[in-house]
Amino acid sequence: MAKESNGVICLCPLDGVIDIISKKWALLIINEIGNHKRIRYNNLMKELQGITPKTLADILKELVKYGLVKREPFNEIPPRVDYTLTDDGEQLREAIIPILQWAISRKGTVVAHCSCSLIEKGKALVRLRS
Amino acid sequence: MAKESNGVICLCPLDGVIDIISKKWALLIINEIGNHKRIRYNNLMKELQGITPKTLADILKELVKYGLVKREPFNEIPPRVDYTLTDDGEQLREAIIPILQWAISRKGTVVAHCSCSLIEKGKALVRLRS
DNA sequence: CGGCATCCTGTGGGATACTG
DNA sequence: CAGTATCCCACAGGATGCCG
Repeated sequence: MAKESNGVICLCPLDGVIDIISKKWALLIINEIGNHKRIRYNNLMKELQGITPKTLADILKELVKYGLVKREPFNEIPPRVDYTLTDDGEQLREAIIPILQWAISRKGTVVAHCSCSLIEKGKALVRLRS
Repeated sequence: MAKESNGVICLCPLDGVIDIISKKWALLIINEIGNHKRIRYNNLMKELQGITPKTLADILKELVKYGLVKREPFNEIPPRVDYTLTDDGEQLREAIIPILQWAISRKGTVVAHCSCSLIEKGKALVRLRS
C-alpha cells in the first residue's frame, strides 16, 4: 500500500486501515475500551483473555499513535493509567458493528454458558444499535 | 480464539472473522469480486496491483473454503475460471462499507489522479450506499 | 501496577520460475 | 490462462523476567 507507481503516490483510503484492523487484537481492544468507556491496563488484560502484556502494550501504543485511543497516566502510587477511546476510535468502533452482526448471524445463535467474555461484548456491541 | 477454558468451548462471534479480515488482501479481494460481480483470476491479478499469484491463489482458496467466494471452472481451452461472491460474501462486503467510509473520512478527500485503482474501489463501495 | 527488555517461533506473503 | 513450486524473510505475538 501507499506505494508509488507511475510517479504518483497512492492515497488509497484503505491504506493504513488494513494495518489497524488486520492486527489480531486491535479491534478487540477498541471494542473493549468502548464497552467500558474508561478502563485500566490490567483490567484490559483480564477481559482480553489470552493476550500477553507485551502484545497489549504494543497495540495500545500503536492505537494511541494512530489517534484512536487516549492514554491518561496519573501520578499515583500505585501507578494508574486510564485508557479511553478518542472520537475517531469511537467512530471506528461503530464502523465495525456490521461486521460483528454479520459474524454473529453467521455463527448462529450465541450459546449461553460460554466462558469467553467476548460473546458478551459482541452482544453489547450489537445491542448498541438494535 | 476458539480456545477451550473451564471446559467450555468458546464460540465467540469474532472467532474466525479475525482470521478472514486480518489477512492483508482478503477484504480487497472480496470487494473486488463484488465490484465486478464475476471476475477471472488474471483480471483479479491486474486489479489488485502488487499481489502475487501465490497470495491470490492462497486467499481465494481460503475464501472458497469459508464459503464467501464461489469458484466456477470451465472445461475450455484456454482454461477459464470465474469467481463470484456467495450471499455470505456479499453480506460481508456490505458489512465493511462503514469501515471504508470511516477510512475515507479520516484520510480527507480522495485525490483525483491516483494510479491506485483501490481508490476507485473505495468510491464504488461507498457509492453503493450513498 | 503498568509496563519494558529479550528471546523465539509461526506464518503471511513477496520474488521468481515453472506447468497442465 | 490459471495456477504450482520453492525459497525466503519480516513481523506479529507468545513466554519469561525485570523494573520504577
